[in-house]
Amino acid sequence: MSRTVPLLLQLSAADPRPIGKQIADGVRRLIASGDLPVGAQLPSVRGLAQQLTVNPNTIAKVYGELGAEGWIDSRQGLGQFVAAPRQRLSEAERSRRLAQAIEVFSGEVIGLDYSLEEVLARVGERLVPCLNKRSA
Amino acid sequence: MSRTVPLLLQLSAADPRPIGKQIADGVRRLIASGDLPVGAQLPSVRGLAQQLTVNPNTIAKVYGELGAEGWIDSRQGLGQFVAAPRQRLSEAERSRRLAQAIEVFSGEVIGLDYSLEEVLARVGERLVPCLNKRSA
DNA sequence: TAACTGTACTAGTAAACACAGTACACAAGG
DNA sequence: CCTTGTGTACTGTGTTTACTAGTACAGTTA
Repeated sequence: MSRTVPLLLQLSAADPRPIGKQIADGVRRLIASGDLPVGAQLPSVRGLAQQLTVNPNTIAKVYGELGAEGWIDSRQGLGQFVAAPRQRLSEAERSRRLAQAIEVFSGEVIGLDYSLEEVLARVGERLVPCLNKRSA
Repeated sequence: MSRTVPLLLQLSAADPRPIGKQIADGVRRLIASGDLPVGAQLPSVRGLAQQLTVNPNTIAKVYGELGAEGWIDSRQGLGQFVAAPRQRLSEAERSRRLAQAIEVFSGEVIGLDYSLEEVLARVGERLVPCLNKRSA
C-alpha cells in the first residue's frame, strides 16, 4: 500500500543532463536539503515512473545508483526509504569528483564575462540550503 | 608555413567530457588566461589533430565553434588567430548558461560532504586566473 | 606549381540513453 | 492460498551524440 507523496521534481527537456541524471540529482537535493527526512518512503519504481512519464527502468536505475551512494535503502517488496547519513565514497573518490566537477564548471563559465564574485555568489546561493545539513 | 607552438593541452580519457569539448575548453582557458595573446596564431587544423592524435574533423569543429563564440578569427588559407576580446552572446544567453552550469555543478557536488567554504575556495582557485583578464 | 592553410561534404562506427516487454522474488492483506 | 504491490534482472530496439575516415575544393604563400 504505502501512501507516498508525489516527489516535487522538475524535469526539463532543455536541460543537457539525461533524464535519469536529472531525477537522481533532484532526489539527492531533496534529501540533502531535508525535504525528505530520514526514514521517509519514496514513491515506488512504477509510481514515480508514471508520475514523471518515464520508463520504469529509468527509475530503477536511479534508485539503484542512489542506493549504491548510500542515499536510500531498498527493502525488497516494501519500497525505498531515505537512509541515515553516511559516507560511501572514499576520500580519493570524493576529491576526484570535486576536481572534475570544478573542471567542467570552469569550462562552462569561462568566457561568459561574469566576475568571480558574482559567480561565487550565485554558486553559494544554490548550494547553501544543501550543504552542511546532513552531516550536522 | 607558420611556426606555431604546440598547444599545451591535456586530454584525458577519464574526463567525462567528449574530446572535442575538452579541446575547446582548453583553448578557451589558454586565451582567457592570456597564455595565448590576441593575434597569436593557433596550430593548423591538421597540425593540432596530429599533435593530439585526433581526427582533423574534430579540430575543425572546435575551431568553428570557437570562431562562432568570438574567441578566434579564421582566415582562409592562413590559419586561426586569437581574436580581440568581444562578447558574442546575448545577456539572456549568458545568464541561461551560467544558471545551467551552476545547476549541473551543484548536482555533482551535493553529497560529497564538502563544506560550502571549501567548495567556493576551490572554485575560486580554478577560476581566478581566467576571469577579469580579457575584459580588463 | 607546390605545399600549406581552412572548409564542406558523405559514410561509418561506437557508445550512451531511454523505451518496451518480460520474468521472477519478496511482503502484506484478503 | 491468492492477489496486489513492491524491487530486481534480464533482453531487446531505436535514437542521438561523438568521433573517425575519406574525399574534395578553395584561398595563400613561396
